[in-house]
Amino acid sequence: MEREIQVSDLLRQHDLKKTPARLTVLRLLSQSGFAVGFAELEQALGELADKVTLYRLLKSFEDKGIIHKTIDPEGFPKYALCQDDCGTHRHVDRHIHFSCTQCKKTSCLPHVSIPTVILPEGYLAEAFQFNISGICKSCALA
Amino acid sequence: MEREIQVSDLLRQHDLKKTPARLTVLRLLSQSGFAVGFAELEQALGELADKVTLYRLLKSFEDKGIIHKTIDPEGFPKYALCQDDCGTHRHVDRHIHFSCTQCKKTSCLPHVSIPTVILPEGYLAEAFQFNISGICKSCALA
DNA sequence: ATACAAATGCAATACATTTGCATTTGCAAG
DNA sequence: CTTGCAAATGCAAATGTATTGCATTTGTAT
Repeated sequence: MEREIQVSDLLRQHDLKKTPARLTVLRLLSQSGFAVGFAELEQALGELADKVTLYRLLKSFEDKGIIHKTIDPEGFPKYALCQDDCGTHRHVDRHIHFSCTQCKKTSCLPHVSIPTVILPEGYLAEAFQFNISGICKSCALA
Repeated sequence: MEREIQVSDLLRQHDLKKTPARLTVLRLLSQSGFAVGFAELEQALGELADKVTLYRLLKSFEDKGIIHKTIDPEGFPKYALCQDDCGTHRHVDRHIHFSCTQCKKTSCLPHVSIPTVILPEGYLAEAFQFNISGICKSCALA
């Protein structure tokens, strides 16, 4: 299966061991076109892994730059595979998230680049979180 | 003082009693002009009120439609006075916010305008939440 | 000045996330 | 195919944040 291979490679490329829990999470994330909530991931794991393990594996995926975390406008954390060159180095999201107020789905807008922001003197930027909410394409058509 | 009168009226109009804690919170929110974090409100209150009171007061303001709560992209709740056209809709900030990872304060970057973002076809934007986190001027100097 | 409901403070509770530590497991070297 | 060891996991406990119960205080209409 094509997807399975990709997911395994993803782990190997980042020196992470191939465990059932990790494979399940990555498969779900790669299949979903949207950012996935913690509860959904937990449910997908079922008895496969503890909640703490889920927290930890998500953390390590984040650190490695495999996934990124975003907070939707209602305060729920969502996780998504990093699209492009979210390098293993410093992990800064170079894209904007879009949260649909209707279907509550959060997606990444990979082709919308983050505009350059010039900070006032003395400020030191570490991370950017840009979020736009509104009506997504699917809901707009419905 | 003009602002003081407005704030008192706001309470009276909603059948809420005029207490020091409530006045302090409303004054801060009306002066701020943008969404304020919980920590900042707490600090502004000082010994004036308990943290629990702050939670409860914010909740009652929300219920009455005086303020609304939003979650910033880092997951922290922010509170802002409702505008006339605010209704039940999400608050639209026209600023970029800067969250200091050290002092936890969120400030507005008024001279940094929101860059134009071009959304893909079919997406309809309603609100923007742009946030940059890092070290603020005060903390950088300390 | 008084009375009563609203507002508050403190303690206890409820959840969500993180951390410590002992045990298990993936995987590579032999 | 075994073996060794660091990585990964599970469970318990600690942290952090938000909520609730209840006795006491306070605002305000009378």
